[in-house]
Amino acid sequence: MFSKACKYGIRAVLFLALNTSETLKMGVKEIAGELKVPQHFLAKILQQLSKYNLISSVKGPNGGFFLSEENLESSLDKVIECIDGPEVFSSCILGLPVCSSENPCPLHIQAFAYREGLYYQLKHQPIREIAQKIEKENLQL
Amino acid sequence: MFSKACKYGIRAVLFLALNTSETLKMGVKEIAGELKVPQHFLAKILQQLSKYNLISSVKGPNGGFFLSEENLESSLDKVIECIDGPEVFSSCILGLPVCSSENPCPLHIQAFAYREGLYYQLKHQPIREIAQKIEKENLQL
DNA sequence: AAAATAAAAGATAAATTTGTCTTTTATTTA
DNA sequence: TAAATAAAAGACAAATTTATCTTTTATTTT
Repeated sequence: MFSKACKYGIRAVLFLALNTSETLKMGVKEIAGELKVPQHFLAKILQQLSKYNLISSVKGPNGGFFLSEENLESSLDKVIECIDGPEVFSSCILGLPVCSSENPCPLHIQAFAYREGLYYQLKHQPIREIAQKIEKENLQL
Repeated sequence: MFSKACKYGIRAVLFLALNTSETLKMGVKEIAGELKVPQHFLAKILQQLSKYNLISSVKGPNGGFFLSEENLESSLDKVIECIDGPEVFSSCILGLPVCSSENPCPLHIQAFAYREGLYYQLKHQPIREIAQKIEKENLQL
């Protein structure tokens, strides 16, 4: 479903939601260490997310990455589309160039329901809420 | 979700279901031509499916690939797992090494619900039925 | 202003997936 | 039995994704 880059990105965003703030930033090195993902690869991903204002960063001493209040109100679908492109939730599951409810592939109905459901939840749940759930239910990252 | 190899494989199997039989086989060249997928790449995939008896083949003149009655009773989940491996429907959507209902990742519930739905349909619907639906509703491959 | 810090950016390499081409093996037809 | 046919198998190449390393730029602290 998602590329590795995207998986790392999602986890990093949630990690930042849990562990950082405007006043408490964190460097890639530490984030990568905690999540056990390749540091420089993660750096690229965070740069991309930062460029599109889905996460925040400041350079220099005491700098690092963090989620602003605004970032926390955003949702994971943005993060995912920022990394894997806008088609992840809409492209044909069989790779057909045209596939829609008017001209569906044999798996369209099934795939649509599956993906749309996931998409809806990712789209309508702010990152802040997911973070709260992670804390409350002690979920792993 | 699925690799290209897997997408080609699914489409080829459905194509064979619609266009071949014990007595009317078809070569890779023609199949690849009809589906507009790379011929030799498809050949590898068909070999793999044939090896695991999900499709049938005979060598030599008038030979080719086809679906036996038995093959038609099988389901697409087998085809998918034969190509993309047994984890496609069960591995963690965030790539975590352990992720289960006991120790879920933050997206586990959502991903599980919808993936399981797709899996159930693919598992319990014989290829023959999908082929009938394709004919009846004139779906594209 | 200088030093230190950390992101940003760029170049390169490894690994995997996708795609192509050639040779071998099995089977059928003539 | 020989020729033709088509899958099976193997080697190789291109493209993409993943991963690493180095240099540059911006910012902060001293």
